[in-house]
Amino acid sequence: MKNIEALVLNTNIKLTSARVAILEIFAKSTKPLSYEDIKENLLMDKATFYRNISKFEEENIVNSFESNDKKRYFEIKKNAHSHFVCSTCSKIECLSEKSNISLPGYKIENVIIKGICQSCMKELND
Amino acid sequence: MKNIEALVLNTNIKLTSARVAILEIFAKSTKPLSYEDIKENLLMDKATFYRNISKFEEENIVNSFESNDKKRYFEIKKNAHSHFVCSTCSKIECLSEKSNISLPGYKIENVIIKGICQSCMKELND
DNA sequence: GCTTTAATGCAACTTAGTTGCAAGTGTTAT
DNA sequence: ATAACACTTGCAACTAAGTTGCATTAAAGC
Repeated sequence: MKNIEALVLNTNIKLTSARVAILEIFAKSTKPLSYEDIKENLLMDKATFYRNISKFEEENIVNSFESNDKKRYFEIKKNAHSHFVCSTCSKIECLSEKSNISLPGYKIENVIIKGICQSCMKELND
Repeated sequence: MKNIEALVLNTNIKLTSARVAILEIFAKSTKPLSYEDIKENLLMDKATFYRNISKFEEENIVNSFESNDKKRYFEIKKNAHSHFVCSTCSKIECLSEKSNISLPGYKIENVIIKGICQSCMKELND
């Protein structure tokens, strides 16, 4: 998997088969995923998953944040984008729109917008 | 406490003494607080705290979000503002700057910016 | 091949938050 | 008053995502 190898270039990460399996799943996905989301597709123990995903975060190739459902969601860092988290249905959406927020002296890693998504808003108006 | 009573106007919330105690603490604070932050100042059981703070959220007088330390932080909704959460030290800061993000059809309740705060950035550059 | 270092699986653990239940408080109608 | 009803509280037991200790296994370097 050429693109997987590219991800770990210039990092201290050895490509074990467990790590390749994790990275392939996240490389394919268009949205952040939790351990729960993918555990059926993983042969490894959850400790292995969490230890490796933490390593990916340390090495700055993976991003994570908590959703509304108390679970941690992960994604491979590529083009920076914001996330919308629905406080009603806990669904996560990636937003293409960029925010104008700038904070001198800070490093901004992720922008998470919490609120009520379109489909939950519709249901509220019934 | 006149201002506490004002908070629960037009809600279904009865002002028990536990609820007044919680709301007074949050009304005084200038930043979001977790249960851990204030438990020494609370005479009630944690179940009572969490049940009441959930009620406040349902009735839309309190806002909450997860920080980096796995704890839930609460604040009284007043002037809408964004939050910065440091992924290194887990500190939370309220931001006065407004974001320009607009999402038609969505309801935006809170904007959380994750990243590295000023003082952690300084330490990194040593 | 041997040594060293890191990765893995398993089970036990941690901990913020939740739930069931019995007892307490309060409010309204009669 | 008091009976009836609804809501609130404290306590203890529970839940579940994520973590840790440890013995085993795999991999890289020489």
